[in-house]
Order: sequence, then C-alpha cells, then structure tokens
Amino acid sequence: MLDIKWIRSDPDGVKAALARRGGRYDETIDRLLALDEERRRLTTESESMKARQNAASREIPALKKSGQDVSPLLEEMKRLSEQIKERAGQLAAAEASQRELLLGLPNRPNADIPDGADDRENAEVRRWGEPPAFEGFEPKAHWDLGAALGILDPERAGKVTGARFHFYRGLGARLERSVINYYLNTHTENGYTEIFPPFMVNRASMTGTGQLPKFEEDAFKVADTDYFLIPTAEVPVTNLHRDEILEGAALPLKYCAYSACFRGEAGSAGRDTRGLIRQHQFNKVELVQFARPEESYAVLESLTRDAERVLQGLGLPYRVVCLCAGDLGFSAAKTYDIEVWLPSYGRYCEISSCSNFEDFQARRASIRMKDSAGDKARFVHTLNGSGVAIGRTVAAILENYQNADGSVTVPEALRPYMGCERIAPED
RNA sequence: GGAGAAAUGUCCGAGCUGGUCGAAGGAGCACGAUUGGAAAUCGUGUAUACGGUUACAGCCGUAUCCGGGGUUCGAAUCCCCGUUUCUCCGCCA
Repeated sequence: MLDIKWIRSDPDGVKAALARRGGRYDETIDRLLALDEERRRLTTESESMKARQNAASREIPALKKSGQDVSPLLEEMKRLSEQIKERAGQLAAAEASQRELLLGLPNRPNADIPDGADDRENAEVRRWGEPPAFEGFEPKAHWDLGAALGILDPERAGKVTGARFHFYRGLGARLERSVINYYLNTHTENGYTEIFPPFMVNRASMTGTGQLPKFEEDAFKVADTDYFLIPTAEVPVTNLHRDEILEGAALPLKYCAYSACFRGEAGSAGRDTRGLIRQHQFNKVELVQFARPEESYAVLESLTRDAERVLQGLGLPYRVVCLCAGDLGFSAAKTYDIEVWLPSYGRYCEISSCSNFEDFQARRASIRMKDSAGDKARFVHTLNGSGVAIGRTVAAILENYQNADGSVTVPEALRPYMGCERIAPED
C-alpha cells in the first residue's frame, strides 16, 4: 500500500513512478485524491460535532445535579446524534472506497531498476556455471526422464486429482525430500530461523502481503471458510509479525520456511503444460527477512546471494536478472530473478524470485519497528526470495545431471540425503 | 461438535446497579530528592494513531478498555454477532 500522504503531496510523482510499470493508474490516483479530500472534510466535520457532544455529556450530569431542566439540551443532542450518525455512514463509505483504491495500486518501482515492458528487457546481472555439453547424445526433458526412470507420474495424478499435479515415486519422491532438507539445512546453518507455517491463511494475511484483493482468482479458497491455500510461504511467514512493533536491535529478522504452495495459475493455460515447471501444488523453501528501511537494499543483495548459494551447492548453472519495471510483481519495488539452466527449454528458467517490498507490505500488514521505547514506530521493510523452488530444482537436476544411458547422477551435496549416487531405470 | 467462564494501559489488576473514565490501585520504567555509593523511602512523570494549529516546543480536537454492529443525549459498563483463551463433555492424529 502506498502512503496516502505521498500521493497527496506529489500526485505527479506517483503517476510517473507507476507509469513505468506500463499500467494506467492516473485516473485511480485522481479519484483517490478527490476521495481523500472528501474523507478529510467529513472527518473534520464529524470530529467537531463529536467534540460538542462530548462537552454536553460532561455538562448534563452537573446540570441534573443542580436540579436544572436538561430536556431542551437533550433535544438538541438527539438531533446532533442523528447528524453524527449520518456523517459516520458517509465517512465509513469514503474510507472503505479509499482503502479499496489504495489496496489496488501496485508498489512504486525502485528508481534504479531498468525501464522495459516485459521480461525481454530484464537486465542480466551475473552468471554462474556452464550449461553441460552432453557429448554424444541428445539430452531428454525431465518429464521423459521421469517417465523412463519411473519416478514421476503425472498421468495417475491426472486421474486422482487433475491436470498440473504430480505423483513422485521411489527415488523421485526421495529426491524431492532430499532437496527440501538440503535447502533448509543450508539456510539454517547460514543464520536463518526455520519456520514450519500453516498452509492455509485468512483473508487479512492474504491482503497483508498483497495477494488480495486484486488477485483472488489466482488463489485456492477453502469452501465454507474464509481460508486460502497459501501460494507461497511468504504469506504466513511475513504475516507472522502482522500488527506488531519489532525491536530495532533485533533486525534484520531472518526466516526460512518450507511449504507446499498452491496456485490457480489463472491466465497461464497452455504454458509449461508438461513436467514439473508449472503445477497447482509445488514445494518451495522460502527466505523472508524483516529489515531496517535504510538497510533493505543491502539485505536484498545478501538474500539473493543466500538463494544462489544452494544452486551453487548443487552445481546447477544459473544467471541472475534484475526485473525491468514492466515485469515487476505487484508488491515489489525491486526484484532479482534467479534462472536455472534447463536443457529441455534451451534457456535459463526462473527458479527463484528475490524481492524488496520496501514498506508496501509492512504498511498493509502494519509491521513496524522501534529502536527504543520513546521512538515513534516506523514501518519495516520486508523482503523475500525463494531459496529455492523444489520442483524446478528436481527438474533441473534430472536434466543437467542426465547421462547417455538414461540414468541421472545425484549431485555430490545430495548424496548423504539420497543414500545413492545414481538414479537408474527400475528393472 | 456441545455446555459454561473470561478478554481492561508495558505487566498485574479494579471498575461492569450507564454520566466529569484514557480509565482507581500496584508493579515496572524514566527523572529528581535523600546517600560516600547502593538498597529502602519520598516526589514527579510514564500509551498510540489520526486531524487541526504551530517555531520540528507546545496547544486543541477525535478515536482506542479483544473486533464489529446496536440501544441511549451519553457505553469499559446494557444488547446482538464474531474472534481468541480457559474449564468440562464428545471426537480424534
């Protein structure tokens, strides 16, 4: 949520900043300003009426005590009370409309990120590792490897549930579990506190991190409740400190969390229909940090490095790109995507997204900080990044570590978890 | 799932036969006095948000006694709905 004071004091600056995203927000901002003026007028009016009412409330008992007739005053107050109620209704309506418009506005992009309309204009920041050569054979896609090895079974998942779900089997299931454990262990050894969150959250939490109200169609809602299946552990973990004032000395708070993630993937019909890349349910280890505002961009750099660390540990080639303004997510001010090399796609493919939300989420979720008791509380900056997606990691391991005979070599770092060095076709 | 009880400021805890209650009292904390220093004692102070005004001092106003609605001239106090916690029963991993 943007600060209404900023919008009020610099509407043209807001319009210019949001225009970089490519959407049209000028009209919303103009409506917001008009509504804000109306809201403040109603506030002033109703507050002065309430002041009169409160004054009378103090007079009435005294007048009664001295035996005076208070009925004319009561008559006046009855009328006033009705006017106050009328104002209260108007004010509530104005506040609700204003909040709705504010909640619908995306975050302001950081001034330093590149301009651009879509992912073609993202800026590559660095690369790590080399795509494998595959001497003497044509590499297979992970879904073909998975079928041949008997470790991935989307067909039966289609029967049991529906499209975009998978059964993992045998060493496939074990590989998924090993990657989760390897990631969590790496991050907790690196100073992150492990969280195992609820996989369903309420509406306030979904609003706090920015999934609602605008993107309700993307979420799975549990029927007959007000709960949503989480699209990412970012939601429960960021909302862990909703409506709290954090101690400045404790910042940054660093959390990592495994969760299953559930996404409707509305609007992506026909994309990535095969394999593990785009599923309604997938696993992810997420990194979340709560930072002092003045440190948040340094934290974004270190958080991104922390996410990269696990790919380096697995020896998977990747690159880091800085998203251009047009490709930026709704809540983010700046985002680095980490893209892993996927031979079947013949290109780098998103496996992690590390973002600084500045105070956008903190304002929605009311997460503040204070250095000492006398200080005025101010909003923290929230950050998160996948550290990293598990299904896509498994896809990348299968494809990058495949051998000419159809087997897959287990990366060194996973062998203690897997208890084997190779995944070979079942006899 | 059923039946009861509860939710007050940083904490504990009054008020809950509606009226001057932002809210007694205590603890804690801060400052001051006392002391060679400390403990004890005494004194003073001790919420947040928003709006207005102003010299960023301050002052004025509004809101906040779990959340939301209602009754009333007036609600921490009465009524309704919800949430959470506790106790008992049921059910279970």
